[in-house]
Amino acid sequence: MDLEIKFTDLLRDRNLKATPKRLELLTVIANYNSAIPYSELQKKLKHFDRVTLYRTLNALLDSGIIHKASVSTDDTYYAMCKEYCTTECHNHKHVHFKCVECLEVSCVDTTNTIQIQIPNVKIQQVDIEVSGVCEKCI
Amino acid sequence: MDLEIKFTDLLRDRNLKATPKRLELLTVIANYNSAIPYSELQKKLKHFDRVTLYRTLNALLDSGIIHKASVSTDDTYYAMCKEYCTTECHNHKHVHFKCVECLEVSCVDTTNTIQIQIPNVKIQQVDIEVSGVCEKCI
DNA sequence: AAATTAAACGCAACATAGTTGCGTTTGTTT
DNA sequence: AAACAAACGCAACTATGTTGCGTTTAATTT
Repeated sequence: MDLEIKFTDLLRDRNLKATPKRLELLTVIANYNSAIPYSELQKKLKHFDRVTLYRTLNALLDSGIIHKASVSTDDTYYAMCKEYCTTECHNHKHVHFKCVECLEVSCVDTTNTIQIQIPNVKIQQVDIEVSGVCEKCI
Repeated sequence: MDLEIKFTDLLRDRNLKATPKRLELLTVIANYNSAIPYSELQKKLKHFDRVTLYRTLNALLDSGIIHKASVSTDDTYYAMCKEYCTTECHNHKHVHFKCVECLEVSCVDTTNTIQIQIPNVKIQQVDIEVSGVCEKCI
């Protein structure tokens, strides 16, 4: 299926206008093989106004089309959400992994659900950020 | 045991001078009942130069006296390390929990070790950030 | 106890990140 | 084709974090 048409539908579903900039941003994120760092988005989208890039990212974040993978503090990483994410509920059954060698960040689906319990606390969300050395860099 | 003396020893152990500012910063962090947000440090230490606050925090982070608890993206939180942390090895067997109601961030020791495995990957560090509602706010 | 020295500090300046207001442009609807 | 709300670009602003450098101070040595 044509990505442009798919993204157009995706945006309109969430009551967002399917503008050329949004389609371009989504294409860049989707075509990147892992979670894309903000600095990379800046490089690839130099013709975007700074403010436009921020506002576009925030619009996509708010509507559950993309999500942040904030592994470590240096850069912010963005990746596409799965199909079942909505504005209200992000449902990511995965952890974020960052390779300390190539600095690549990827979303790893977890097969067996990770169970975390804290006494007397109602847990709503669990973010797991893993770092180490990836297959290619070992 | 007197905190001042304890902190003086702690700093000298790590080859850091036990200056009044460092002792004051450590006292503020240690006396806070949970992980203290950066904005709170600024408020309590208005007489610190901005640069001094950053450099002092970084010195303490580098030497493993305090650690960051970067739950969510709004503020950065700092907390004392356990005794067994060194410059080389931070050994935190705990998760960071943030209450979405009172915004308090605390370090929760985990009794049973959390096992995470990713195929073909050498895992070095796992950071777990949990958010939800704490005992007081339920 | 005074001198020495390397670290710590304060200030100025800079770089980047992120936000807000407002006038203009554009996607979508009628 | 017209109308309208959303999206965009620009300017300006705030917050965050860093670097260089001259001055001060903690720790060491004499």
